[in-house]
Amino acid sequence: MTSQKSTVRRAKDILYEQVARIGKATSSAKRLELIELLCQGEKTVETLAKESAISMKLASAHLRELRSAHLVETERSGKNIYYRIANREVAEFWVAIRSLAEDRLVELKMALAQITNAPKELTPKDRDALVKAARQGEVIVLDVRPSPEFAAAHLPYAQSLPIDQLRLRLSELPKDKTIVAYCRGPYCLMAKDAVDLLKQKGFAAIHLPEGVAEWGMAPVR
Amino acid sequence: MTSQKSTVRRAKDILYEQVARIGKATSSAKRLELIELLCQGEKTVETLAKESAISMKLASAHLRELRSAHLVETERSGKNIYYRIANREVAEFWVAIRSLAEDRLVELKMALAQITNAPKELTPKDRDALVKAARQGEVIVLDVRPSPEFAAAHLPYAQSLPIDQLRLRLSELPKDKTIVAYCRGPYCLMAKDAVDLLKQKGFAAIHLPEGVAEWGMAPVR
DNA sequence: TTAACAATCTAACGATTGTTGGATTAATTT
DNA sequence: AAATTAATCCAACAATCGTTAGATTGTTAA
Repeated sequence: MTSQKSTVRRAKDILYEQVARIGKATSSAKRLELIELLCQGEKTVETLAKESAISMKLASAHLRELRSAHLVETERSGKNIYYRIANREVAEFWVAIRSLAEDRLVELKMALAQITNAPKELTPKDRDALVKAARQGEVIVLDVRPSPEFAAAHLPYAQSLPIDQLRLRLSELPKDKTIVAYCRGPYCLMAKDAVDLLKQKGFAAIHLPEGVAEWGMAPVR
Repeated sequence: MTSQKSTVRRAKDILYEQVARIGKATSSAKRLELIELLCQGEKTVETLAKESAISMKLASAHLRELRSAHLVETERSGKNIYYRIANREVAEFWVAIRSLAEDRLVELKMALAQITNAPKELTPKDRDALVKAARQGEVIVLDVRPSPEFAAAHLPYAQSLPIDQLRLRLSELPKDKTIVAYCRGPYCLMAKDAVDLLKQKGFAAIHLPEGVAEWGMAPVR
């Protein structure tokens, strides 16, 4: 079975392969952070390394990748080498990929709300997406209220882990998934405390300010 | 040395990591091709596999990745499962990443000209980019004219390999790099023939319709 | 000239991803 | 109920990528 590829097929392969170089360059969190930093203006490797909290060697390696995709350019000035984005289109692309991520990934939306320290309530569409993600096991939805309250009603696919048992049962939680904690609602601080503890212990945790009431799942008589 | 990460740092990591999911999803040539196919309308896995010339298993695996980044959605209809892009933003992103690739990567621009079968001359900016790529060894610029002509003048970083020796010396060329062949100019067919042979032998070759005259490097008395 | 500094290159490793074959699920047809 | 079809899941392997340590290249300052 000689796999004879047609000329057209071969040409197509080359084409998509080239576009994929841009995708590859933007497939690493650290490289994206470097791009964003460079969108603020040209910087040395040292500065970039410091601002993105990585070693200079690693920064250099990532910048090498970006340069091989022609997304950034360099210029030496004395002992330093200054990096800058190749042109305006690169900055526009950074905005585009970030926007798409915000549009498609609920987890990002929530993490964003978290970092701005003003966690917002989710739109109905966001809720759907969160439920979907929880069903597929992409995120862990954690109910940190006392067990009886969980038993009465809880968010879809949520698992119960009361705040006072959290410290003892940390090992039950995965470190590689985003944990979304919620409690009684935006005025209740249990979820916030839980998230603080989880973060301190190295988990990727975010705080959902809503509770069963806000989700229309409050138990009725 | 306990590497205590600050809360802000940790939150940032989550953010960029999420955006990188989109980058990862679009870092494979085959996944990009699948996205483009889906931009034309919903299709079954079988159709997608056929149209992108891969096995159904592989198509399924790639679609799984796309789905985990929420770029595509599925719906079962009888025996078939139909895939479609999640929303209009995904199609817009495909256009955006392709545009950026065309803007930044000369090789893509040239391959495109090649596939449309109307190889165009390069702008001065494109020439610069090609020279740069050749200098860095990213592409091989191949002069297929007779040796004496090469000796008289040739494009920057070009290597000589006369068309009548090409078949014998194929082993000197790398299979993992794009080979850009040129000859006397747009009316000369040596480079075209060379590219046809190279492609047939499994190389990634494209045809540059310009020669030393067009590049302003023609030898003078 | 030597020392110091900024950055890269090289080699190595472990982790992740791409790809394939074989078994499995789910819906349809016989 | 058995066979067929469409697609996925699982396990395995090879290929690629991320990361770090150690040596090296340019450039400036002493």
